[in-house]
Amino acid sequence: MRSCSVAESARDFFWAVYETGLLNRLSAHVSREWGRLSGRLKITIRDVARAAGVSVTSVSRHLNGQINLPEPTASRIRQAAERLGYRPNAIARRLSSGKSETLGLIIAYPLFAEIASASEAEAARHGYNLLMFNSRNLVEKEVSFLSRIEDRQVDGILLLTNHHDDGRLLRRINETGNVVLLDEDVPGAKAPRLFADNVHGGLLATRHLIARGHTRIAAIGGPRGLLSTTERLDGFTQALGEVGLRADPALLRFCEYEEAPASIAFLDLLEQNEPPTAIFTFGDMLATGAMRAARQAGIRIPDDISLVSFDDIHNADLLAPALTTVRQSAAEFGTRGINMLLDFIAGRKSETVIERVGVELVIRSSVASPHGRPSGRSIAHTGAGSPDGLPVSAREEEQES
Amino acid sequence: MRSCSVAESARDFFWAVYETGLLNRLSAHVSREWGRLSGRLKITIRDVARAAGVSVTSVSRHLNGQINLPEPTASRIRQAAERLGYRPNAIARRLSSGKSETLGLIIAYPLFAEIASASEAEAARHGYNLLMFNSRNLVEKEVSFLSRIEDRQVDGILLLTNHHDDGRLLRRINETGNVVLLDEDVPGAKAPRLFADNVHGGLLATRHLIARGHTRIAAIGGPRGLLSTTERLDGFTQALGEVGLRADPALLRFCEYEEAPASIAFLDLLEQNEPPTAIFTFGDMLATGAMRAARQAGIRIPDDISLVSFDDIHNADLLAPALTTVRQSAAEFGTRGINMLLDFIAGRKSETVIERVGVELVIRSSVASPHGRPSGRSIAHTGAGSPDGLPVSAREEEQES
DNA sequence: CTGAAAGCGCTTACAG
DNA sequence: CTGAAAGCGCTTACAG
Repeated sequence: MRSCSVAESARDFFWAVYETGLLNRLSAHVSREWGRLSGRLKITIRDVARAAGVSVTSVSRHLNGQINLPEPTASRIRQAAERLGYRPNAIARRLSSGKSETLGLIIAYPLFAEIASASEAEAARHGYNLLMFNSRNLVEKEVSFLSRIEDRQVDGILLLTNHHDDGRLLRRINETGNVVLLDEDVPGAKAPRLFADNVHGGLLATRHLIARGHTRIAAIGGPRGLLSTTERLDGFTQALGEVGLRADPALLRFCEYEEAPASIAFLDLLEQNEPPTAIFTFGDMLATGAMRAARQAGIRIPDDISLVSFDDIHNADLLAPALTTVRQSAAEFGTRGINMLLDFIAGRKSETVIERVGVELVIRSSVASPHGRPSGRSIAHTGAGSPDGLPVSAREEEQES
Repeated sequence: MRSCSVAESARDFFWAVYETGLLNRLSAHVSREWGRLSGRLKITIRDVARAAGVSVTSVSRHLNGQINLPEPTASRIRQAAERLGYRPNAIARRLSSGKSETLGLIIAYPLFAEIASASEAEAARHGYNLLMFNSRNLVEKEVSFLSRIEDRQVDGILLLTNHHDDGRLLRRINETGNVVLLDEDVPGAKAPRLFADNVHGGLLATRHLIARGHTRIAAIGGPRGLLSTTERLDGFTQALGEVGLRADPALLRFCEYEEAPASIAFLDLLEQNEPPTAIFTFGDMLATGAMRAARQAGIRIPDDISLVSFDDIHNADLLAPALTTVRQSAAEFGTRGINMLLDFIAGRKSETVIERVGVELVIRSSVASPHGRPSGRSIAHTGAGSPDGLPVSAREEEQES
């Protein structure tokens, strides 16, 4: 037995008073005070049942809306719960029901925080909590977080990883189940996936560069072998192929999706014998890395070199120069991801589905013609009309004057 | 009784096999397979106790490190747990111990996501989870989130609100306890607080403007009455007073910490008969709002009007122009906030402490002299030498060339 | 040192 | 319709 004799006698006293019926005659205000006092005693479902003169079973079922009680009983329960200030204990409910009503989100970088906010909002809409895990892109962390599914801390997890899997992740995912993959793949995993339309994005970005007159185009991708890298590179190569160009291996760089290595890659690219006139970075983190390097080295964008990117991070339109980039909505990843996860958990979604979030080119000011002339609207992307008939979706924002 | 007869018989079968001792002779690999299989049966502490030939009490205590068992017993337990793939059920543990090992964070805007990441990381360092709540700055949401403390879903909450309290928040906080206030105050609340050094920040920003030769200086603050607004305004007024200037009420604007109203306030300010030559925005959101408005209206910063802000958001250095702003570290808010909360919960921190996160001026390119000349380093902030002897901490970053 | 047993506060088959 | 009671999987006084 617990050592809660003080609380116990307080509780007894409370009930002694309560059962005199005196309380019922007190004003609402005083009753509420009582409720608050008793709140300290942790009002449980038993207390409510006692006050309403019914069984805990009835209280539980009524409060969970699993039953339609005759009005007098129902309102007695409701009033008792209200008067006592009853709040069901979520932990106890979880233990007995086996459900946590909580979802988890594993994000690789703090920068994906925008996805976190959107996920939280959507989870809340469905009555779920959102537990956040920051894996810093470390397998050990990811694996350990995933096991929260097993101890029922969370009902399912949205996994956003950013590295190649050595098999550990795959195994863990298939053991725990109830995960949805976001943004990057873990090949073989039994999990629904939500990816960006990477190939199309690569296509749009590269066609835009070509339309502006570039032919010597470099690319800075994420880690080799990652889905995002592979697919965006596909789009890149494909767009080049459309006009009879080929990707020059000397102009291809791959690195983590981080600023520092992108800075290095950028500078390295410009030191080539025949430097590129434009670069396609596969992520805005890569682009800002390049921009910082450019600023320090006195290289002007787009005058000296054009830059097109992928993501459309917050404030990308206010950067110097305003960044031309392929937009993928972080919020959409969060919102749709949560829904896919909920559907998957409920058995409404198969473990083989792959969905895509759409992308669009947002044209701003980081791309000029190879001759250093700022790009005019005259050379607009009608020139990028796609030979294969694919529509070129592009949005133009206000350009810097 | 639950309807788990299949699981039950599977479990019985498992134990029947187990007790033949056959399992012990199987290879580690096969054992692990068994563990995984049995994982489906939910290995509990009882199973471990049974396998190790001890009581659940011993297993619990040993696994929780509350006791030093003689080595043979200890290792039998450890091995059994390992072999069976035992994972303690966090929910059950919470119900019996009354602790959730989870902290909550209520954030007013998705943009505070940087704080969320830092909080998560620090909570994890202490073995805690982080449940994220997105209040969208709504009292109802905040109040409802706070009650998670009462149902023991979380042990404590970091509260970041951004509006004036009508009393509801105060009442709730004092009822639930275990909250730490971040960034903004809820007057009267019994909670430790972590605020930015707002007065000093306002001082630094304004002195910088004055040192560059500005005398007609406007301010766009957050909502009136909010701690951040009041204190930054204090610093503003104080700095003006240092050189015998006074804040012109016609040049003061207050609005939500959002972009849209800041755009309006900015334009409005410039339509004055005697427009200001410089503006101090009390948050970078306000600054970017002003920058967007400026861009659309063809107003150049800093040539037409100078801008100094507060926050130092991500990529502020890459904006056009690079934003001169008072830095407060979002990460520090998260990290220190979590530690304060943990200390408060443990009774190691009083409900009356107010701590401050330091600020520093980061000088970039959004401030010029009132004549439209870009600010040269020659007019550096030595000119802002403070009459009252306060040091002017300022950091200069690379300026745009 | 060790363990049987009560208890945490719910949910939910099962039996009136 | 209604309720007594078992059970979720732990922790922890209490008694050997």
